Amino acid sequence: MTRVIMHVDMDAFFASVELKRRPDLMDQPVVVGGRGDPNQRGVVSTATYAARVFGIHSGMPLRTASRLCPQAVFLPVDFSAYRAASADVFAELAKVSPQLQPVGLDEAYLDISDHRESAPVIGKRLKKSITQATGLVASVGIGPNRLLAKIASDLEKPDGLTQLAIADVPERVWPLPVRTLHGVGPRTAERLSALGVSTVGDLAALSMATLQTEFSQRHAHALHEAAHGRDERPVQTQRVRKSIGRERTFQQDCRSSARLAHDARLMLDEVHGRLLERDLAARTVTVKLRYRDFTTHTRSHSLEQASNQIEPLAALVHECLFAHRLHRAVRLLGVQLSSLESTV
DNA sequence: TCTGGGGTCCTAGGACCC
DNA sequence: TCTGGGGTCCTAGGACCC
Repeated sequence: MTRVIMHVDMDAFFASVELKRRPDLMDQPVVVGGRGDPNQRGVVSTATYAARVFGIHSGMPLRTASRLCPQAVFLPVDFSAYRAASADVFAELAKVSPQLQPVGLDEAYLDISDHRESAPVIGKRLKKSITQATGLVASVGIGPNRLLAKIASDLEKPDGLTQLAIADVPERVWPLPVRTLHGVGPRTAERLSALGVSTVGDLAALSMATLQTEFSQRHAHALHEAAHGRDERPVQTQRVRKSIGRERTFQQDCRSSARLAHDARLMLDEVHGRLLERDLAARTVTVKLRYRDFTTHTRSHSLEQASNQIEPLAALVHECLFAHRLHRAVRLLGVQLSSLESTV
């Protein structure tokens, strides 16, 4: 009945892949993000531990990172290299268990409840095999559910191997900031702060009644459960893709509707290519515009039936785009296809 | 002169049907 | 002259994750 879940998280994944082909940069602060130019718009995807010492972290604007550490080496994101390395990592994971849920390129959950060996033994061997196969280092967390396995993998990063049981929650989880919990982002953290909550323990001490004054029933329940280390979500082996999209931030905010229409068509061509590759058709088109003040606007329209023909989709993109009020400079343009159906 | 690009899930309100 | 109540689908927008 009790599950054994393992969370495997590659340490500084993108940056570590880069260091393999640039060993001369070992021990230097290296930042991977955007086009690798801190003078252009872009954010940090991954920084090496040598760069994190300066306060650089994922999601930070490249400009800010460069200000914190002017001597850092900036490299562009190279997804094809990371995808190749990721495939090698997942080959090792698949040898441990088919009960495998990938999360992006560099993380996965494994359900090893049925394994006879102890979880730490399996974890230790897996870490070794990943390093032998790829030259990269992983941290492993073990717990009775995904929530605690994930928290565990983070506790002793890098190169960690950590196990958490429900009984460890008061001592090892409650002191952590509430942001540690999967699902608590900046907005929720802010609202919790207004209730006097800064740690997971503070959250655990709140009654459901108090939580429900601030959050929906469902959200309040999820927060309450998480604070007590409880989580029933299964390891999901197969997930169905719900949408395909492409979006891009302009280097300089765009004021030309002709340019928007042109770029939207190019994006659709690309997204349409991926739609065909996957034998899918789409019924809903969304055009996304972001302005300087960060408001996002989307408009979507539905086709009667899912289509994989580009012209009907292009007509909708055009219609959506000009349903927006295009009087302000646009920072980001995106085209997304959803309500997907298989065509085979 | 902050804040990428790929996604997922949830909620609220209106439309529509029985 | 009033207008129930439940279910489902659609759209817009928010929050979150890696």
